[in-house]
Amino acid sequence: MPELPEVETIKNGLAKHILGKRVRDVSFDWPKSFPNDPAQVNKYLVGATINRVRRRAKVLIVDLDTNYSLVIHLKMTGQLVYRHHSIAFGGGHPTDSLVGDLPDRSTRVTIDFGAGRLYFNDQRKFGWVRLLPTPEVDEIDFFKKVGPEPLDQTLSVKDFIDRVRRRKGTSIKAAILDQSVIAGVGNIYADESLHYAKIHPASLVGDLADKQLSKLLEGIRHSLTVAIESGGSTDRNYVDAEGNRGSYLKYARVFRREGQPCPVCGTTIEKIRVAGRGTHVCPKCQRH
DNA sequence: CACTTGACCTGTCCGC
DNA sequence: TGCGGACAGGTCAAGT
Repeated sequence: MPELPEVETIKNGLAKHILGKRVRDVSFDWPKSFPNDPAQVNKYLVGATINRVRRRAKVLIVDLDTNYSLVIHLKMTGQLVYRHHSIAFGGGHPTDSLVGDLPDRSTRVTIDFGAGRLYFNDQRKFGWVRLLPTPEVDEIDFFKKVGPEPLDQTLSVKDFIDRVRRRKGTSIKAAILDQSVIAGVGNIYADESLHYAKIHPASLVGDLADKQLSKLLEGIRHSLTVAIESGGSTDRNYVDAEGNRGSYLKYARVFRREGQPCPVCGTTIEKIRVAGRGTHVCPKCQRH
């Protein structure tokens, strides 16, 4: 599920609801979703106050006043939904809502703030929450090798091109999905930005010109920016911290638009397989 | 090494 | 309807 724009949207919504609040209670029962020892959770999370909510790549970090942090990766189907206590039970949700009464069968962790609760839902159980000392957050394997933030203006075109070119022998789609090359791009925004740059996803990095890769960075930045402004993309089950869908797919160029006309040239968009992933492409704009 | 392919899970959709 | 298989927005470990 969530790529950079979705995690950014959740971060902003979460900050509104939980900053400054104190954790009253925590419940969790699937060890892979939250592997910490209950004693550690009781000591450093229960009773702690939320100091800050931040994002790095597709990962959320919630800093506590105990000098511990919650690190959260939503992977494919993770959701973080905050509910005020008054509407947590039978609060009346729109019938088309993706989230009904909580907790539900996919709830893996519940954090009770007294006035409301934060639910970590994860249908496929790939995601996880971990509690660790704040200074150790940057030391987890994922952060040690993750690449630069694409929306960081200090990332130069040259630096981006150099990083992509380390994956010379592979497809450009596999290269930008690699989190050590560039952070936060997943299947949706890879397809969107490759269409923007008129590059076929299966093109080998070694066959692309610098000018094309420069255009690709522009496409990544454009897609991610529009997506953040739209509250992210809801394809199957992504929702923001309030349980609402994102609307980016209304503006999508190719993602999930197989059989529909390309917005640039009108040619029918195709769905193919590249880098082991479903991939959407305009066969005319993005020649191989 | 660099790259590709399963595995981790549950749910849904599609064809027979 | 029922059943099998493919597929789903991410990342690792294991394989070539």
